Amino acid sequence: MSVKQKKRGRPAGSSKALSKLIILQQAKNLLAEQGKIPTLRALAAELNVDPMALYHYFANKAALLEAVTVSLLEAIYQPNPEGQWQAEVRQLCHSYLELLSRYPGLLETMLKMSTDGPAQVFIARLEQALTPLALAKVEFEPLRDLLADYLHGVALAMQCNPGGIPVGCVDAPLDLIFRGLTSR
Amino acid sequence: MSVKQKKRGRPAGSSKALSKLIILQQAKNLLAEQGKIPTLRALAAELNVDPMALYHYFANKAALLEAVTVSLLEAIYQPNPEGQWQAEVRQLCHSYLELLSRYPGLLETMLKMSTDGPAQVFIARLEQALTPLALAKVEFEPLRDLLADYLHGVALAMQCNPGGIPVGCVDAPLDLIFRGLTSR
DNA sequence: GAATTAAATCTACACTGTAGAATTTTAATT
DNA sequence: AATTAAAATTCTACAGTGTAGATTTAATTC
Repeated sequence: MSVKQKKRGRPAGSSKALSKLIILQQAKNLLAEQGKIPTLRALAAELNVDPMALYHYFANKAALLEAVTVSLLEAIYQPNPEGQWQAEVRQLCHSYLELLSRYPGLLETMLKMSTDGPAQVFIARLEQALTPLALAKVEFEPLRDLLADYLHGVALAMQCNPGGIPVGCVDAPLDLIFRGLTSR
Repeated sequence: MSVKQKKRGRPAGSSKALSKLIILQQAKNLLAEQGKIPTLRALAAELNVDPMALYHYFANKAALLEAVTVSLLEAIYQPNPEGQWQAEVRQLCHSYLELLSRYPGLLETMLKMSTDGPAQVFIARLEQALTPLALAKVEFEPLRDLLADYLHGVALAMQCNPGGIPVGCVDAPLDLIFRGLTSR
C-alpha cells in the first residue's frame, strides 16, 4: 500500500477540492517562494490534487499564468495625482520592479499576452503620476515607451541575476529621464 | 532496413564530422531561420550527427548558447568616434536591436552569463560613440544603464511579439534621452 | 605493439506539458 | 422516480526536452 490511491471522480458533498482562486493563490505562493514558475505537477502536489485537475479550471498552463499575472499586477503602487510627480513616478517604478522581480515569469507572461490589459495597468498609473505635468500626447508617448521598456529591461536583468540588483539601481537613470523632461 | 544505422565510433580518415565552428554556424542558422532556440536534437539532425556528439564540443546546451552569443555580439555596429554622436548612438542601438531580435534567446543567454564580456561589447561601442561628449563617469554611467536596459526591454518586447515591432520604435525615446543629455 | 585519447553512436532516464478516457457525484430533465 | 446530462476529479499514456553513462571505432602516443 506504499502510495495512497485517491478516490476517483467528483468529490462527495459540497467539498469541492479546488477553485480558480485557490489555484491562483497557491501558484503565487510557489512563484514567490521558489523564485521560478512552478511545474504543474509541483503546483498540483501542493494542492494535494492530480495535475490534470488544474485543466478543469484553466485551458492550459499559459492561461493559468496569465490569470496570475492579471491578478498580481493590480497590486502595483497607485500614485497620487496631486503629489510630487517625480517622487510618485519613482515610487511607481520601484513598486513595479519589486513585483516583477518577486514573481519571475510575470514579465514574459505579460509581454506575450494577447490582451494588453496587464501592460496597460502600469501605463495608467504612470499617467496618474504625471498628471501635474499635463503632457501632450506626443510628449507622453515617448516617455511612456522609454520608461516601460527600461523597467522591463531592468526586471529581466534582475531575474537573470537573482538577488544581485536592488530596485534603487533605477534612481540615477530616472533622474536622467526627468532632466530631459523638465528642460522642455 | 528502414532507418539507416550510422557507424559508431570515431570516423575514419581525417573526416571529422564536427567542429565547434561548424556547430556554432549551424546553430546560428537555425536560430535565425526558426526564430527560436533549436533543440539539441534538431541541431544534431541538421548536422547529420547524433545529439550526444555535441557534448564532445560543449559542456552543455548553455555553454553552446553562450558561445553563439559571444560570436554574434562582435557583429554589432562599430561607431565612428569622430562622427555625429547622436547619429552614431542611434545606429548602434538599431544594430544592437536588430541582432537581438534576429536571434531570439541571445538576450537571456547574455544576461545569464557569468562572464560579462558580451554585455561589455555594447558598452564599449557606446563609449566610442559618445567620445565627442567627453562625459564624466558619473554622467556616463546612468546613461549607459538607461540605454542598455531600455534596449533590452525593447528587445524582449520584440521577441515576445515577433515581427510586430520595428527597430525605429526607439527613435522618439532616444530623442528624449538625448535631450536630457544636451541640457546639462 | 600496447595504451591512451578523440570522436562518435546508442540506450536510457527524469522531467515537462497535456490529450483522452474512466470514474464518481450532483444537477437537470422527463 | 428514473434517466440523462453535467461537473469534478483521477489515471494512463505520449511526445518532447536535456543529458548521464556505456560502448564503439579510429587515431595518436609511448
